[in-house]
Amino acid sequence: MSARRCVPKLIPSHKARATSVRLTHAQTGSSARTEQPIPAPKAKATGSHKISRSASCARMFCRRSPNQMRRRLSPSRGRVMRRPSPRRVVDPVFEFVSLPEAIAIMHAPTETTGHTHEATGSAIVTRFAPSPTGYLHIGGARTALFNWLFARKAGGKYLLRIEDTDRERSTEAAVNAILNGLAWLGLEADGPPLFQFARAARHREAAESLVERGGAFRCYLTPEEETALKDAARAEGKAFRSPWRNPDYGTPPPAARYVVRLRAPGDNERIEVADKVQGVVTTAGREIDDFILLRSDLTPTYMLAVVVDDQDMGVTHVIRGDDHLTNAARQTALIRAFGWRVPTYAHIPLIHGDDGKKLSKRHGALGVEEYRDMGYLPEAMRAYLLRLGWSKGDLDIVSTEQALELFDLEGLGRSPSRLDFAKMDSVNAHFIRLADDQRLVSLMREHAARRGLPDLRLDDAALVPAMAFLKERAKTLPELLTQFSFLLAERPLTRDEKTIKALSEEVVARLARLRPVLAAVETWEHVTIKTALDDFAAHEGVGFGKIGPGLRAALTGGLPAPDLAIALQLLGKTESLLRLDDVM
RNA sequence: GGCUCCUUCGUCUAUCGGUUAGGACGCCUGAUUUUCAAUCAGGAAAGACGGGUUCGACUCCCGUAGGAGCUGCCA
Repeated sequence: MSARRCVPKLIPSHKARATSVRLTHAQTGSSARTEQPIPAPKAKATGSHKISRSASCARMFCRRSPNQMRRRLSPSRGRVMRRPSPRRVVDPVFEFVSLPEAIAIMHAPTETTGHTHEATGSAIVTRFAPSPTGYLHIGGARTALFNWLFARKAGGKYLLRIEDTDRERSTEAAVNAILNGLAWLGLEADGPPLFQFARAARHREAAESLVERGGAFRCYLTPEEETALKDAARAEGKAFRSPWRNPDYGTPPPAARYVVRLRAPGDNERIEVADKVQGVVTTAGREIDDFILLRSDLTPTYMLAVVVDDQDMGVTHVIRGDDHLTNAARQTALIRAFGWRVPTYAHIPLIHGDDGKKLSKRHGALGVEEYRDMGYLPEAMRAYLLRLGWSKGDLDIVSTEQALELFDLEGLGRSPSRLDFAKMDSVNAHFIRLADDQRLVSLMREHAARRGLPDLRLDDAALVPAMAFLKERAKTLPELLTQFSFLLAERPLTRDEKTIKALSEEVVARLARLRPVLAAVETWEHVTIKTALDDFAAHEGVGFGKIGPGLRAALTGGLPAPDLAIALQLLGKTESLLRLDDVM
């Protein structure tokens, strides 16, 4: 038996074990399975490169078990990125703040400078932060779900923040669509939504204070100058830097408009994002630009607002789309400039359309409300979305209740997934079967109304009992409606050609003989009806094949319907006999 | 262009260096049969490619190809 196989038996959490080892020997590249210090292996020793080497080293360990990172950030292990490596660069935090400031930060309690909340044991706070520039699409819904599950499972808080700092594009209609969509999905936040733009004053104040501390600066570049410098930087393969980052650059033109920019980390520094999904992602300082914090009208940009709000809201874990992965490095730089602590990040891959391309109107980029209108149940949406990018062994359909027990960041996948309506249908079918009959009837009525169909002519007393039989046969609400159509149809039924053909003279004659038999059935219940039908067939000396099609034609006019005995029961004795009479 | 991320059946995924690569949806065949479904039983179906490390690689490393993201006074 291999040593590896022994581990789980000897030690409750082999991951934790591997992790603790990794802390000490990460940079050696040694096997994380043993506690023995192992000298740096030859393969690694030959490497002459620096950043990429350490990056791949980090990948080697962190990719496999993102879990391991947690320990690495634990307080007992000291400051975050501090590895006992000779190559270690100066912590980027210190370079662009004033000396006294740097000293202050250096001596501040560690929780303001480095490790994650997770490690401190403080309560978990997550947030979903959509921008109200459009409906809530399925990717956003999934992000919200993950944040909600993660917080609720941990007994923490899940908050909602509307990122409306783009005044041009934010609309109230979008805000409503998002709120309604989330409400429909059942993902309620622990507290009222925070509207980001309402906090603009606070953002501005934060930026100004950062300017005073040297972490940010006022930039007086004209648009033309800026464009020229950006082009030049791009040509050089470097991130944009404003000359105004240099305090000695010049005296600002009087009364000129300015913008406030982050004084980005130095070229040779590195920003590491310990992502729970993607592993440790290292970004060179040269890749981070002097991005804008305050626009020339002094309103905050997204970059500033997220960082300040996450801080003020006490957000500990940021679970969001992959498209923010590179932003995480920028935000980390900003957070460090502020001297705040960096949340734990988990960047989940985007959802693609069924053609593998970016989601568009054509495939899945519909508002969640449109999924409701297509007849999906919210619990089915949650279950389907959960499995799009998250897994736990062979578990397939996971109820929200189970998910609240099982969800973890470790189960998040790293590759983008595609929307599959066929699978969604089958998950929905599963939840329709589990759903309460009365609730389904109500949903069916709502659905019909939303589609502009006439009100269902039967009352709940007739529809609810039928639901138990008919819901087995439908994947979505419209399909449910189709299953009910034979019940809902009004006499006299309109018949398709096939049905008319089925009602030959001979068949009608037989149905005429069947009528009194059915009329004699006292307990109108499918078991007794079935008995009567079988007896009748025996009496006629024919197989049921001679009776079924005709009876069905008379009863349903060709509409899909369940087993005839059941169909008869659901129709009721009176209606059934009347429908028989109609064909005589 | 630069940087970053991703790559197991058609789709969602399991796999933590040794498996006949497992499950689910879909698909195909059969059973059932009174329509349409449902159900049951079988089946086909995957490690992008090329190197390397190793006794052994889907798994670790490097490269290539393909896909995606960022590079906005958008978020």
